[in-house]
Amino acid sequence: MNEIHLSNNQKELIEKFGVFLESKGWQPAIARVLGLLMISDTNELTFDQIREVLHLSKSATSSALNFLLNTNKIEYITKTGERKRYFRIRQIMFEDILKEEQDMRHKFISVLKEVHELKESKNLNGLCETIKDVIDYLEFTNNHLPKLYAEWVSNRRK
Amino acid sequence: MNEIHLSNNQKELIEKFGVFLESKGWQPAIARVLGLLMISDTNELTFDQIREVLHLSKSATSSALNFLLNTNKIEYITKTGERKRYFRIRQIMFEDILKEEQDMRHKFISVLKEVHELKESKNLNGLCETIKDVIDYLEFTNNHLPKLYAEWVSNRRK
DNA sequence: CTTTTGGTTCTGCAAATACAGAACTAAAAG
DNA sequence: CTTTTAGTTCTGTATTTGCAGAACCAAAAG
Repeated sequence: MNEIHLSNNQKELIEKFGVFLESKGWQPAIARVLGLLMISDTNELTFDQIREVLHLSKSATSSALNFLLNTNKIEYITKTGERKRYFRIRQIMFEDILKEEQDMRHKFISVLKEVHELKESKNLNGLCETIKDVIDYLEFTNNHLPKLYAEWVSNRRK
Repeated sequence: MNEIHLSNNQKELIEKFGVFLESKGWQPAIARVLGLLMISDTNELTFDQIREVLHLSKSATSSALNFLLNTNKIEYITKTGERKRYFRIRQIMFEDILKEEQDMRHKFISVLKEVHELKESKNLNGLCETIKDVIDYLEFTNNHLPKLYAEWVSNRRK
């Protein structure tokens, strides 16, 4: 069956990463699978390898992998003559996570704008001004982040 | 009893804001209370006013308010000769929310650093390089955000 | 001293979550 | 045709969450 082995360091790190993702609303098992694929020495792991090291049921493994596939966090490769799939992290996953943060800020901005509009139409000051500032600041940073990214790209590879 | 009244617009907006906060991991009732304090025409609301418009139980209202007080999202004022408290949004709340995002990124960075360290020590390339880049980028933006904030402050009040 | 006000705290429960286990399936191997 | 492989799907359930309800309490009013 070709089981893989994890050091204690690796196990702890997978849990730590898992807890972090849980705090962001992820399901425990899904978080562990993603963590495993990130931390394991072997980049590509099979269904059963994942199931065994993480002590998950087949159903949990299956739905975790499908969730991660559907949300573009992982992908799989196959090998000629083998039916099983080898799952691995999609490199772009990290960019996706940052993009999700950006989306979150956009949603925040859009609710705040609605609140501001409603309050402004009633000439309610105080909070209204604060909200306006927050919107302003969020939009300002959101507009500057792409530039910052470009700057980083051009500076990194010396 | 002095009940307050909300327009349909306001009710919907409170729910919308509530759903947004739920997606960030907040409990429904707590999210509604914060939304109410932000959206209501009256800035300061009493325990019973909040309880009544939101159709919450006393216990839910109590624990929501205490949570929001403990996490510095709201504060209360009192009026001479009255025992009851008037709750309101803390203006700084918004800055806090942004700060919490920053903290989240820091936590992300610190786990990624551990992962990177472990992988680097084993000369595992591929993912390792990607992780290094993500760490780099996150730190880069985190370092530039304060400058961006300063820039925004100096530009806003013409 | 009794009642009212403005809450707090404790207990219980309905609903949602997150997973295990077993039955199932489709393709390939024997 | 039977068995094995590589999963998927369905059902059940332990655990957690999020709140209601009732009992409780301290300060003020009557």
